[in-house]
Order: sequence, then structure tokens, then C-alpha cells
Amino acid sequence: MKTRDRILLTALTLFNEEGEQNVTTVDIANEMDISPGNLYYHFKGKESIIESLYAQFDADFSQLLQQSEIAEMSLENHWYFMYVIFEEIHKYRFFYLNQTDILQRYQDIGRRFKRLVKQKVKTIELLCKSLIEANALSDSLVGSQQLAENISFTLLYWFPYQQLINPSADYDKIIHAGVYQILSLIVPYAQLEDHSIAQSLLSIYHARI
Amino acid sequence: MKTRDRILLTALTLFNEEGEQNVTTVDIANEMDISPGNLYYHFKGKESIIESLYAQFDADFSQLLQQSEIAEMSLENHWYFMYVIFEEIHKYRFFYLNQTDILQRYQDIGRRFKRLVKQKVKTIELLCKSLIEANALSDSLVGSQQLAENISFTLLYWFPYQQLINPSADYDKIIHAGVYQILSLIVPYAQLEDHSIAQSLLSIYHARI
DNA sequence: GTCTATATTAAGATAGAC
DNA sequence: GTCTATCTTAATATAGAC
Repeated sequence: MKTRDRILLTALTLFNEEGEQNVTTVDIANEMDISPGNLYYHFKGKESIIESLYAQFDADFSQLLQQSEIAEMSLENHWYFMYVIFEEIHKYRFFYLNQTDILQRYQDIGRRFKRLVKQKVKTIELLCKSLIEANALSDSLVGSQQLAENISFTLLYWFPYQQLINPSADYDKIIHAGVYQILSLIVPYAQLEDHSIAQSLLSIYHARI
Repeated sequence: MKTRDRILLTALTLFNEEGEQNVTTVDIANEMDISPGNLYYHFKGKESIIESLYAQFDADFSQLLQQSEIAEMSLENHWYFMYVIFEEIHKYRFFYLNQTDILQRYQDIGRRFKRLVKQKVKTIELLCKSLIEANALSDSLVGSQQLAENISFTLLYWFPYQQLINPSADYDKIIHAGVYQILSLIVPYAQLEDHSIAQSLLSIYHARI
């Protein structure tokens, strides 16, 4: 593995674990047993490392949102999709944990992050609409747009929330609880004939929290 | 107004507007046209200013949660209560905007903030239960605990979310949209006879966004 | 590519005069 | 209580040897 890539990987790990603000270029170099000078040979500075990390995340996440044959997903597959999204966010969670601050200091990342969130809301809206058309969900007072926004909102802040109220919980539990939380937003809209499916899904996820 | 209080007020304003990280003790002093030395006469440092601000917030918010005769509120009064909560959070929004970072650096504040959030969830749960008992809401698959958690979650991250997707929106719109968002979480549970009330509330709030 | 040594900058904080 | 001047510390960044 090349030094450049090791820097990115080490930085990502430290940022996720300690918070971006609490990690200096010297910390990253120490963790890897290289000199700070060496790190600056590969990157102009911390800012440039963060930009590279964001570029990776943006590319991965965009692909995730586009690739899927969303309209054809079954109710069960939707949950798998949510699971995958949570995993991708978790991998780069420091962008979410320190969101306000990072997006304030790196305005270009801010713009791109915002675009990504909009894309996410759109995708989820499609997903909700496909469930409504398949008569799995009822089209009620609150439209699929509002529902999609609630789901997207949960995805955005789930990790900060867990870090706040449940800091010692492990990876699997956090993600299961997240899927459960989203499920709880959708269940009220489930049609009568699908209530049994919804209920069994709820109990499956609840057992794993 | 005493210098000590002016420092607190100026710091609060700057923290809310620029982000806590981007405001130094010198910035605060400059904004007030006093010297940094003077500021350090009144406070041991930035940390101590933040602790004082948190103490104010914690006291105000606790009182807000305890004071109210929650169980006796009508459906309409509930919305007023949400409004007041949003306003209190907005006043001290930097704790919410830079949550992860502040709570990581000031661990004592972290503990107290967490306690406050739990208290908030409990209060909202009581509120939901009272609505269920009054037959305004149905007791469905997802219990009042889960609903309360969804509402509390929305209150926690509404301002960071708005700053992200809607940075130029003004105070009133942001809070109205927040109340609408919470309303959208509750509406699916509204009993048939209350659907008309819910619907009119939704359209009232939607018009103001 | 990698190291050591060092320069630069800015925030945080204090001493002592008024 | 308030000011000016100054110190300390830590992060960021660079130069030059190997």
C-alpha cells in the first residue's frame, strides 16, 4: 500500500474516532510512524487530505444512489438498501459528526455535500412513490416528499445522535436501530394488508437493537 | 448592563452566528470594544464563558420542561409548546450546531446535555400519551415512546439541517417549517375524527413556510 | 521518499501600569 | 475595572540533508 493511500486511510480512521478537529497532521504522521515532513510531501496540508477523502465519499455515494434499480425493489429489498446507505455513511461518519463545522470551513465540500443530500432525498422519494404505487403504502395527508425528507433527515443525523445518547453502542446495534427508526417513520403509512409484513419487520429489527 | 453580562451576550451572539470554533476571546473583546485583558478579568477563559452560557440554557430549558401542565394541554396548545421549545433552542443554537465537537471538548456539558435530552424525550412522551388517552391519536404499531424519540430527534437537529439545506432562510420560516416537520410525524396517528383538525393545522403551517 | 530541524502563525492567557 | 504589552503553547508548514 502506497504512503499516500495509507495517509488517507489513517486520517479517515482518526477523524472518525477522535473528531476532525482533534486530529492534527502530526497526529496522523505519528500514528503511521512517518515524519510530518513526509506527510507534507504527499499532501499540501490537512485541508487537502480532507478534500481527497470527500472526493472518495462523494463518488462512492453518488454511485450507490444511481446504480440501484430502485423502482423495482420489493419492500424487503428497501431495507437492505437503507442498510447499505447507513454503512457507507458510517465509513465516512466524521463528515456527519462534525458537519456544521467542516462545511463552514470547507465551503466547496459544503456545496457538494448539499447537492448529495438533495440527490438522496430524490432517490428516497422515488422509493416511497414506488411503494405507494405498489399499494404497499397509502398516499395520505403527508405526501411522499415529506416522508422522504423525514427519512433523509434521519440518515443525516443518526450517527451524531447515537454518539450523544449511546456512545458505547457497537456498530451493528447502531445501524439496526437506525433502520428501525426509519421503519417507524414508514409503518404508519402501511396499508392494512401489509401491516403484518411491517409488524414482522419491526419485531425483527427491534430484537437486534 | 454589566461588562460580565455583555461578554456573555456578545459571545452567545457570535457563537450562534459564526460557530463556536471560529470565535476567539479576542474576537469577543473586539466586538465589544474592550481589551482582551479586560475579558480575562471577568472570565478565566473561553471555556468558562461557554460553561456559563450552558448553565443559563440548562436552567431555562429545564424550567420550560417542568413548568407546563403538559397533561392538560389541548391539541392546539401542543403546537404552541413546540414553538416555544424551538425558540429556546434557537437562542442557544450553537450548542446544537456544533454539538459533537462541543460535547467532546467539554465533557461536563456533554453529560448535562444528555440528561436534558432524556428529560425532553420523557416530557414529549407524556405529551403523546395524553393525546392518545384523549383519543386524538391512535395507539398503533409504533408506541408513544418511538414517536417521542422521533420528535425529540427532530428538535435536536432541526437547526443544523436548516443551516445545511436552507442557509438564507429567516428565523420565522425555519421555526414554522420545524413545527410542520414534527406535525408530519404525528399526523399519521391522528384518529379519523381528528383528521380535519390535523389537516387544517398542516395547511396553516404549510402556508407559513 | 523520507527524515530532522526549524520557521510561521494564531489562539489562549498573564503581568503590571493606570 | 480596564488597558497595553508580552508570554506560552500548539498547529501548520517549509528547508535542506540523506
